[in-house]
Amino acid sequence: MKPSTLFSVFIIAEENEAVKELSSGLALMGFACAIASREEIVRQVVESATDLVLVEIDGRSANSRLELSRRIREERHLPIIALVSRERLSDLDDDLNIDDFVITPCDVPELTLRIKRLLRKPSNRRSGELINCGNLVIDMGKCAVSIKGKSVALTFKEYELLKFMASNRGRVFTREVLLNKVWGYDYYGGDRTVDVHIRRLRSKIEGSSHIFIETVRNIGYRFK
Amino acid sequence: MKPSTLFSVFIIAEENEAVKELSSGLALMGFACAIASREEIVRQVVESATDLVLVEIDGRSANSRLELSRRIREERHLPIIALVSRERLSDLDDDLNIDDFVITPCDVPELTLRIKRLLRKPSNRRSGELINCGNLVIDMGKCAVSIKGKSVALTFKEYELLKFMASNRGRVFTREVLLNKVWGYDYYGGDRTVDVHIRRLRSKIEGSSHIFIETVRNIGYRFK
DNA sequence: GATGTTTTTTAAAGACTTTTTACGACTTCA
DNA sequence: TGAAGTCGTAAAAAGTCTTTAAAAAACATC
Repeated sequence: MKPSTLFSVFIIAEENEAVKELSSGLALMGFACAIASREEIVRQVVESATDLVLVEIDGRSANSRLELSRRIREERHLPIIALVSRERLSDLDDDLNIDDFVITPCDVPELTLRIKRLLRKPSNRRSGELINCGNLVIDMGKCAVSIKGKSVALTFKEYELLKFMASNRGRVFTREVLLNKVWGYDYYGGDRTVDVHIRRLRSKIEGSSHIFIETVRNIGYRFK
Repeated sequence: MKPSTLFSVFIIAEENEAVKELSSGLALMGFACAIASREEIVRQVVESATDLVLVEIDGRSANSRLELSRRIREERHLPIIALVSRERLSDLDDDLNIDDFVITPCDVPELTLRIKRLLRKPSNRRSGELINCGNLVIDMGKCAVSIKGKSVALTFKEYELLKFMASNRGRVFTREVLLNKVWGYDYYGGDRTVDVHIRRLRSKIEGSSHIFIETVRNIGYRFK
C-alpha cells in the first residue's frame, strides 16, 4: 500500500471521544475518515468515493446497524468492518454482509491491518475488476483482454466464454454447462458450437508458450 | 453451522500450556483439534481431512511459519488463520496466503467466530466435492485426482471407476455391479473390461507404498 | 439493401480411449 | 495331481470424441 494512495473510510458510529480518537488514529495511518451516525447516510456512502465502511455494533442499535450495512452492500459492493463489543459478538454469527470485525475498544494497529488487508483483496479494489492469470489479464471494467501487455481483440462470445472460464479457474465445465452459462439457459444448439469458440479463443490467446484452456476428454474444458 | 457437523482444525504451534488451553477451548466449541509444530506436517495437513489451519506466528519462527502456510496453500486451498503477537503484526502486512488473524493471547470466542465465518464462506466449504483417502485426493469439481499432491492423469472411465469405488469405501463390488454403476445399466459387455480398467487404474495410482484397490477373489474389487 | 463481421452448423480427418481377444499364472476342489 | 474356474496382462481392433476447416446463417453498419 503506497502512501500516495489515499483511501477513504466511512465510520458509522456515535461521535463520542473513543470514536474520534479512533478516527484520528486512522488518519495518522493515512486514511481519510468521516464519521456519521444517522441512517440517512446510506446514500452518502454509496454515492461518495468511500473505499471502506466501519460500522459500530453496540447494544442499542445493533440490529439497525446490521440492517444498515446490509443495505449499503445491496447498493454497492463495499468492504465493511464491524466494530463490536465482546457482548455483541454473537450478532455477527450469521452475517456475511460484514467482511471482518474488531472487538472494541479498538486496537488501532490491528484495525489498520484489517483495513489494509481488505482493501488489498482484488475483489475490493476500486479499479474495476481484473482477472489475472500469469501474463493474461482480463479487465472486466473495460471488457478488454491483454496478454503480456499486448491487447487482444476478442469477439463478444469469445470474451464471455473466456471470462466465465477464467473466473472459475481449475474447474472443468461440460459443453452443456458452458452453453448454459455463457449462451444462456434457453439456448438451443449443438455442442460443437462450444468447440469452435474454444478453438478461436485458443488461436488468439495461446501461443506456443502457454496453454490456458485444457480439454478434458469426455467431459469438457478447463481453464488452467 | 450445525452441531452435528464436526470440523477439524489443525494447530501449528509449540505445544505449550496456552496452546493446549486454546485447543481445549475450541474442542468445547465443537471443533476437532490437533496440534503439531514440526514442519513435516505439511503433508499431514494436506492429506488429512483438515478443514482449517491455525498457524502461530511468534518471534523465533515467524518466517518459517509463514513459509509453511504458503506451502500448505500451494498444495491445497485450505483456510488459514494466523495467531500472532502484537509485535509481529506487521509480518502479515503483505501476506495474502493468510485468510485472517487473531492477536495472542487468544480470545476463544473471537477465534471461534472467525473460524466459523471462514468455514461458512462458500469457497472454503469441503462441500462434498472432495474425496480424501489418505494421500489420494479426488476433486470432483476439477475432475482431478492427485496423490501426495502430485496430480495424476486419468481417462474418463478410470476416473469414473475410481470415483465410484472411492465414494463407497470398504464395500466390495462385483464386476457386474461396477459395470452397472459405472458403465450404465444398459451396458452389454464382458467382465474382463472391468479387470483391464482396474489394472490401468492401479498402475496409475498405486505405487509400492500403498494399495488402494483390493481384489476380492470370486467376488470382485474393493477400495481401500 | 450491400458489405463485412461474428456466430453457428456441418462433415471429414485425426487422436485417443475403450473393449475385445487371447494366453499364462494362480487357486480351489475332487 | 489334474481339471475347472478365476485373475492379470498385452496387444490388436473397434469405437468415440475432438479438432479442424469451410460454408451457411445471423447480425450489424453504413
